[in-house]
Amino acid sequence: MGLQNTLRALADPIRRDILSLLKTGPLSAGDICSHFSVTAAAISRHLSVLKEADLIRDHREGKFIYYELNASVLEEIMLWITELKGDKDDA
Amino acid sequence: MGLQNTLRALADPIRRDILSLLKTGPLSAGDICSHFSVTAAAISRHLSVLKEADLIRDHREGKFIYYELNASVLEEIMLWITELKGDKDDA
DNA sequence: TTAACAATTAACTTAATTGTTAATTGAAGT
DNA sequence: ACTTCAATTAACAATTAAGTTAATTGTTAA
Repeated sequence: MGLQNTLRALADPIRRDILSLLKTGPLSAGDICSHFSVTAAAISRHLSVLKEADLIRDHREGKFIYYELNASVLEEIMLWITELKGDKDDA
Repeated sequence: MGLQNTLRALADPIRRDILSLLKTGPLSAGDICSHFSVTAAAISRHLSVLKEADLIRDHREGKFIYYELNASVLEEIMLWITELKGDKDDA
């Protein structure tokens, strides 16, 4: 958990694109897949990395599993960056 | 260049620690090394990754090479995050 | 229960990253 | 020129990550 997982998850262009897709609302895994040219299995693993970082949440509806963005954890990155840019007085 | 390099560079705890060390001002490679328990060669490569991402700048002074933080590129991440959290209307 | 479909997990391959030690570059002093 | 010290680069071993295909899990409907 934490910053490490979040940054690791964001350090991949496909995963960032997935997050952008989810900006407008939840999508099923299949819907997400259809936007990329890799296999469903590959996307599924990307989704699990994002989920591990708590950047997305999932819930099943019948046959489908829907994913939705959880942008709140990005706050931690904002804080880290702000701190790095900000007060030059504590190490 | 760009967001990809920046996020990749940040996705390593040692590299983030290096940036934090540089918050208070420039340090030589040796100074930086002394804070970690890996070899100088390993740190040198971390530094080159950070430099490639333009997160740090270097300049030589005699035998020493000093590194300093360039936090300005972090702005791009802030923007990306803000956009992701913000306007829910464009994909 | 069987068939069909959505999605994940498993097994495996390949490429990228991280670390080590050894060799190299660059600058300063003798 | 030679030595010494700071730092990087090269070459290699080990780990991690990302992709593929094939098998498995979970759900719905006949």
